[in-house]
Amino acid sequence: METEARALAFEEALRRAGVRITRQRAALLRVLADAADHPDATQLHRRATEAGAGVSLATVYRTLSALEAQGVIQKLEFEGEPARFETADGQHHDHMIDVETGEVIEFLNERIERLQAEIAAEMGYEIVRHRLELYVRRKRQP
Amino acid sequence: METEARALAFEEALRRAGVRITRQRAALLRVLADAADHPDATQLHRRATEAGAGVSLATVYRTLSALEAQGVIQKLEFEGEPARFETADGQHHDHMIDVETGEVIEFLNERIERLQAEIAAEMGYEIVRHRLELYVRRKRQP
DNA sequence: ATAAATGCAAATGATTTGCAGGCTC
DNA sequence: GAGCCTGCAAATCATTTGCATTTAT
Repeated sequence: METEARALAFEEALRRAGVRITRQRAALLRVLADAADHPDATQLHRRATEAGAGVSLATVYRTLSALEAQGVIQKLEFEGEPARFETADGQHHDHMIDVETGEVIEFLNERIERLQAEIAAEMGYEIVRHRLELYVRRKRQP
Repeated sequence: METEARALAFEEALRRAGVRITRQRAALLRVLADAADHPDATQLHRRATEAGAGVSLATVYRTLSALEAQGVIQKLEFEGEPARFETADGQHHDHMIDVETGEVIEFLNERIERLQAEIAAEMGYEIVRHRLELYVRRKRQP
């Protein structure tokens, strides 16, 4: 239910921005709203297909670009793998990637955010966007 | 002269690791040691060629992989552009990218480094490597 | 009705690789 | 001399795009 509500909210926002909601876009929005992980284009294509929606991979890419341009989703480009996507409803956060399992953990630290802005400001810059990724491994218990 | 000394130090380290120093590798090491910016594979290929060394692009890529595996250089993958490379002699640092000019500025902040480790530790992880990039724009003076 | 979106297949761009001949240690 | 390296061209992989056709508004 949560999923459908979120998908509808996205459609609402998109329509308001003048973006047409086609059958394939509606399907992709649902797959995205339902994803607890951070799927890439191919996985999204497979999920949409399994859900019975006829969508081409080209359209998946085109839709993802459009959704990103609208700020509805966020593209994640981790090292050495195809881009992944996540819905952008909650607040900003950074990512931790378990190099052994590939699992992605989200986190947010206000102090780091503030420090970044300070560093940029000290050098005469303002931050447009930033990327912070921690490639980690589970600590073995002593 | 600084350049030649650094190039020799790299060769020394590589030879010690059992890596053969061919004419093309020696040329690339010099181009890398001499680079004040953060060139990509194509630029390195062009510079080596201009310096009179016959090197194929394929070899540039193969050499860069080898050098990275030896820890002699570091690969940088910024958003939306081919990978860039920098020599890894000094200490670790992060990067700020001026989105208007493409200029890359290096910086280091101990507090951020420490905070990252703390965050990972709190969640039961240890950091293998990390990536922090600030995409910035010059602040206009008020 | 009409501009925007789709599917297909072909194009792109960065990077990698198979293979035959060269070169370093 | 043996095996790692190189150059070349072809292959890969993710992503993009041209074009004719469909579809949402």
